[in-house]
Order: sequence, then structure tokens, then C-alpha cells
Amino acid sequence: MSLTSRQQAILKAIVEDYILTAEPVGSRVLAKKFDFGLSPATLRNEMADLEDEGLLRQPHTSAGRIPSDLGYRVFVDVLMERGGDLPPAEQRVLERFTFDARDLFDILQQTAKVTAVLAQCTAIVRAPRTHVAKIHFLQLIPLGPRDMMVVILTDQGATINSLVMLPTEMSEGELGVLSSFLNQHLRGQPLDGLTGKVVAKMLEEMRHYEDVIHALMQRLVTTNDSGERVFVSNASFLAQQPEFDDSAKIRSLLCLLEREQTLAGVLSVLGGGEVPTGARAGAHIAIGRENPLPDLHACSTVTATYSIGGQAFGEISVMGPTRLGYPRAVVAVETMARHLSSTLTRLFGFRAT
Amino acid sequence: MSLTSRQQAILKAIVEDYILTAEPVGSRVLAKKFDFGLSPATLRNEMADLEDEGLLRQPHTSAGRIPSDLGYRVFVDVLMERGGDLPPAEQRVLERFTFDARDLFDILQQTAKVTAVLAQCTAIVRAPRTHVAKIHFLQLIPLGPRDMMVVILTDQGATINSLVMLPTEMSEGELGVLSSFLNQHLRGQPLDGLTGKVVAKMLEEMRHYEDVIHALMQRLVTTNDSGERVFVSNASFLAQQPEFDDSAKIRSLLCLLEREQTLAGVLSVLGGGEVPTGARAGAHIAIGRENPLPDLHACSTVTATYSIGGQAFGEISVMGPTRLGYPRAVVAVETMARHLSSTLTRLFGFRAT
DNA sequence: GGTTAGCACTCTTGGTATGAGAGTGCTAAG
DNA sequence: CTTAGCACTCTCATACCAAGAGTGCTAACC
Repeated sequence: MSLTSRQQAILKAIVEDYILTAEPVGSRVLAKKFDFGLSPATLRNEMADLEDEGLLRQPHTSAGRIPSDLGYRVFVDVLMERGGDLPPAEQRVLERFTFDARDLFDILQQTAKVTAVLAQCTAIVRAPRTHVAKIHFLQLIPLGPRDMMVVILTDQGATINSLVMLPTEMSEGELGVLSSFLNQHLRGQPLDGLTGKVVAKMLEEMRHYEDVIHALMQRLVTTNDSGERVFVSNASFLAQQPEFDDSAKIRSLLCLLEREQTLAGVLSVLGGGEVPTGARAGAHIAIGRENPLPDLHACSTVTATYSIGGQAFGEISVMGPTRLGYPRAVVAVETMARHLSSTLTRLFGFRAT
Repeated sequence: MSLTSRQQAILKAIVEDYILTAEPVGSRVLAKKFDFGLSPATLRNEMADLEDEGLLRQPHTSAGRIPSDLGYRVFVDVLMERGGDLPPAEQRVLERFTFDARDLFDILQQTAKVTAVLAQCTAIVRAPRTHVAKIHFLQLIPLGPRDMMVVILTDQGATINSLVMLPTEMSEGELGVLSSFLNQHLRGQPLDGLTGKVVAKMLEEMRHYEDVIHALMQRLVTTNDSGERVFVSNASFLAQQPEFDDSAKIRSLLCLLEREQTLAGVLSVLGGGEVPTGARAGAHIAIGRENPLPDLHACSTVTATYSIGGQAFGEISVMGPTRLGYPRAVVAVETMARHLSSTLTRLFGFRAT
């Protein structure tokens, strides 16, 4: 399948027009809108050839052509210029956006929002499970006579606030002592390794608080299981697309967006866990049936991995119909991934120390 | 408008059947399904009377009747038995559900989820703005040489984790000292009153850290503006309803659910800020055009206020088409409001001390 | 050989007619 | 007061038709 440069130009024009209008593009409008210096008849011949190659298809005999999944693939791989910068208006949006956020999850939520605005479609950001994280700081806060809150900051920047019921009443003073004791012993410990040795060693020194320590550990272990978190923004964009005007389709996509676990799985597959190399993190594009889930076979996703201190952390992804504004989406996702990586590295890159 | 008991029974049957089937109910099926001992013709007469009263309406001449907004109103006010308990299956769901949550917002998110399951429709929970809250505990956590995180637990149980950039480098030791100093001085202070006297007094004692204190206060003030938070669960339920099979309607509802500020406003209007009196918090039902927003004119909402220590705090609400399972929704919302109130009061009722 | 005009063909779309079915309102009888 | 019967109305599904859009193919043209 080698395309002449004219065929490439025609394919590019068709894809771009269809992305814009969502209408099948026929030979006449193609000749009119784009100045190929060719008549509709000639374009028809070329379009028939492109269809033979599997790059275009017709919704029905007497309609214009629309790109096939393969056609979009060629478009994004060959025809589309990648690596451009954001258009000025979006650039300004991004500049005005500083992470005046509260913690990691807030930052990710805001990232999803801004990405959705920049890419003008639905955006999803995934944070990894916290159970691989290490404890950076731990604090016990007294609530009532039998309740406390334990605040943990992980080396990934996530804050875990967990309510714990005390097996026995404890005074504020006691909690304070226990708090700094725990903080000393648990700093640097991975959250999923809070059993065995570490606990045994603590119990040796603090036999008196055995019950509390056990209750606490118990709680932290169960908290861990809460799984990955995903942040979705602008889900209603999908409902606005003409290709999803069928309410059954909208429904299936909405349901998917609500199943956090599934969504997290999709993103981590799409990101592929690749550590972005070089200064520019490359976005991964999945078109139509290239997506892992059947529900997404009418969608395209553009996904980039973000990192902390050079280590892959999670993914930023945007989603829309296969008729997606790929250039804009790629720039948005890549820009936000870089932006997020550098912010997180600055704030939470302390693991290196 | 005084209804005979027979008319009441007929209205009740029509509402319940329509809620179940979503089909206009005609005189024949009514006579068949419900054993009134009356012929379809008699029912037709009664139904015509009910229509004259404005309680029923016909989608078109040759269709059965469906309840009007007013019909639903009479149903929920007069005909429906309120205050029943959850059906056994749901009871078990609730029992199995303990708030193994991390903090206030987690609890609210989970409450939304469970409410959605119990009521079998879309659920929304609102948390009040944090700026009226008082500081219960404050802790500074060092991140890097120029960054720290301040963790605040408010008397409402909300944790605020805010990243702050330090104007000058500070050692961990310095931060620790400053942390306990701030904690002493700010405990009990309302978050929106962090100016004037309190700050002046602190600066007097800690002139050395003037810059840091100013930066911190600055940040806390801007953090406050983040507005109310709402937690939505099971939004896709709306897309499943036959009355919203038009994609334009789905779209407008989805957009509404994404506008947190608007949604928060709606809930606080619906809740009416009433402090629930007595042991049983009464749910407020808004049917169709009784709802404040035009987007909600085809919807019904059932809203209950939850409280901490007897003081109204936020709302739990469920939303669906006017053809809503009101009995189930009312029980679900009221039960969850009670459940949530008692949990929050136990955990965060320390303001009384 | 590539390009183009012309033309027959196909398929969707919108509008109209039509018959079946459902449900009603009304009248008159029980 | 209740009910059977019946004419009437309206939706829904189907079929049909004409208009419009776009194609593929053929033959002529440069």
C-alpha cells in the first residue's frame, strides 16, 4: 500500500473535513472546498482507489466517503504533523492555570479538567494504586475519646486520611507520643509491607499500645485495597457527538466511565507503562477497534504517560468518537503530561533524597 | 378537590403501575391488573373525572392515562405510605456497608454510591463550603527545600491538604516548630477569619517567620474559594430512562450534573436548610416543575438534610424522571441521612467539646 | 495515459397514504 | 350507579413515491 502524494493529500483533506463536519464528504464538495485543480470525476477515481485500499468507506452507496479506522491510522501516522504547539488561545488557558490544588488527587482532577478544555473532548486521568507507595509522613489526629484520624502522606504525594476506631480510650497526649513514634518507625516503609518485621519491631518497643497498633495496621491494609483512582472530566462531550445520538450508545459509554476499575485498566493498557523517553512524551493513539474494550470500538483514545522523577506514574487520556480532533488531542495530552510530570516531580520528587 | 376513596384507589393504582411499566395505563389493563370489581367503562368515567381534576393526563387522545405532576403530588402527599423500612434485601446492603472511608469527602462519596443503589436511581450528596469551618488540627509537612504541605482537619471533618511554596528555605526542624506554634494559635479559628487580630498576634510572637505565615494565610484564603463539593453516583441511570431516550435531554442533564456549583445550589434550595426535627428526618420531594431549574422540569428529586450534632450540614438527594419510585426513594434518602448524620456526629461531633 | 463530461443507477430522506390496534367518550340499557 | 356497545380519534408501522445526493462507468478530450 503505497500512496501517491496526491492520494495522500486527498485522504488528508477528507479526514480533516470529516473531523470538522461529521458529514460524509463527496467528490463535489471535496473539489469545491479544497483546491486540487481536479474535477470531481478524477477525485471519484482516486477515492475509489483509496476505498479499495481500505482507507475510506461509504456509509451507503450514494453517500460520500468517510475514513475507515485504517484511514485514520494512516492520517495520524503519516499525514498529520505532530509536535506542534498549542494554539495561542489554548496556550493562554494553560498559562493561566497553575496548580493551586490541595493535594495529588486535586491536581489530577484539575489536570483532567484542563485537558478536557484543551483537547475539547472527554478527559481521563489515572492515578496508580497507593499500595506500592511508601510512607513519607504520618500523623495521628484525635477526634473523640474512641476515634482518631490518621493522616499519611505518601512519597507519591497522595494523602490518605483514614478514620480509625480506638480499641481503648486514649488521651491527646498519648496519641501525640504514639504519633511521633509511628512516624519515626514507618517513614520510608511501603504501605503494603506493614506486616511482619516492621510491626514486630514496633511492638517490641511499644508493647503497651499493641491493640492500637494492630487496629491501625489492620485499617491501613484494608484502605489499600481501594484500588486505582481515575478522574473524568467533560463526560457530557460524548453525549454531544452525532455518532452517539443513539441513547443506547451513550448509556454504554456512560456506564463505562462510571466503572472506575475498568477504566483504570483500560488506561494502563493504553499507556503501556512505557517510560516516556526524551523531553517529549509521545502520545499513544488507539483508533476504533484498536481499543481494548468492545464498548470503545467506536471511539478513539489518545493517551500519554506522566511520571515522577523519570518513573512512569499514571496516564492522561482523552476520548471521543473515531472522528476525533487528533492533532489538537495529541498536543493537549502531551503538553499536559509534560506539565504534570514536572509539577509532580518538583513537589513530590523527594523520594530521591 | 376532594377525592372519593375509590378515586384515590384508582389514582394510586395508576401511579404505581405507571412507575413500574412506564406505559400509559388504559382502562382495560387497569381493570385486569387490579381487582376493583369494576368494569373498564366505569373506570373510564372515574379516570375522566381525575383528568378533569388535573391529576391525570393523556399523552394523546387514544392513549391511556399517565399521572400529571399534580397527580404525583397527591400520590406522595396522601396515598403513599411513608416511613416504612427498607426491604430486607436493601437492609442487608446497608448493614454490610460500614464507612470504611478515609475522610469526610470519602464518606460522602460512598454515601452517594449506597444511596444510588438503595434508591435505584441517580444520587447526589452535597458538602457545605469549607470556609465556615473552624480549624481543628493543623500540621505542616516538609516536601522539598521550598515546598511544604499543610494538612488541616476542620471541625466539620473535612481534611484540607494544601501545597504551599515557601518564600525561603526551611529545615524540617524549623517547620516542626512552626507547625506546633501554628496549631496552638489557630485551633478553633474559623477558616474565613484568618486575618486581622489572630494573624497580628501570631506575627508578634513569630516575627521571624513573617513571610511564611503570610504565604500560608494567603494560600488558605484562596483555597477556601473552591466552593461547595457535590458527589454524584449512578448518573448513567438517567440515560436508561425511556423518558430521556432523546439524546438532547440526556445531554442537558449530564451537563447539569457536571456543573458542581449549580448542582450544589439546587440541592441547598431543595434541602431548604431545615434542621430535621425529631428522630426521623423528613425527605422533601420536588416533582417536575416544582424543581428550581428548567433542566429539571421533567425530573423529580427527593432530598433530605443530614446534620452533625443537630446542626444542618448538607443534603442527600436522588434524582430521576417524574415517574420515580417515590416510596423506595424516600426510604433510601431518609435512611441514609439518618445513618450519615449519626456517623458524622460520632466522628466529628467534637465541636461541642 | 491521465482527465473530464455525461448519464444511468443506487440509496437515503422526507412526505403522504393506509390499515391495524388501542383507548376513549358517549349513549342507552340493565 | 354500572355496564355493554359503538363510533371516533389518534398513534404506529408499513408501503410507496419523488427528490436529491453521490457514485461508477463509458466515451470523448488534451
